[in-house]
Amino acid sequence: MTKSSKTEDARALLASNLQRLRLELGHSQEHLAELAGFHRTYVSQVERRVANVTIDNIQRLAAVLEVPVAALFTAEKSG
Amino acid sequence: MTKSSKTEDARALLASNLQRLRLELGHSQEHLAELAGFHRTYVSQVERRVANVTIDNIQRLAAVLEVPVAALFTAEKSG
DNA sequence: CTGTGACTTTTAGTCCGTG
DNA sequence: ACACGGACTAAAAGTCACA
Repeated sequence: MTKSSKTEDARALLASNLQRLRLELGHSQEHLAELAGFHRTYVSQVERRVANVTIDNIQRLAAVLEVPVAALFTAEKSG
Repeated sequence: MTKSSKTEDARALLASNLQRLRLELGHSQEHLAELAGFHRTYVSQVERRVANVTIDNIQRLAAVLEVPVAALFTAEKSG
């Protein structure tokens, strides 16, 4: 069986979507942090799956990335 | 302008989806809490939008509701 | 520009009880 | 079976110095 039969880890989903969208917008962690009102190192922690982020902060990230919250928990098509 | 032009509040989305899915499965707050390993009052707080839930707990809720995490942040079609 | 551990302040989440 | 409050404990938020 493949890994996909199990629910993807939510931290990993958030981390990869955050990083991907951030890079697509051309922002550094530092700049994104400033836009969202976070400290630079906190964004780093989220991308490295260290932080157990709260729903309010997830929403703030979604806002600066200009995507709905659900988009941060959607796995990218591998193709 | 309507409220829908802005990103839906993530707490509200989670709250309504949680309650709807819980009732569909025929669980009380108390029983769902037990299944997910939470305290009974905590599930109540989530459904009333009082709690600022963490991503790990969101994932646990999704697991017992047998839906992907993204489903908890998807608005129901008004139909 | 980013990773990381240590750190203080704030809050998440529990437990007890009431209506 | 659920809402709600107060007090409490575990953990997240938020920051810093350094690699």
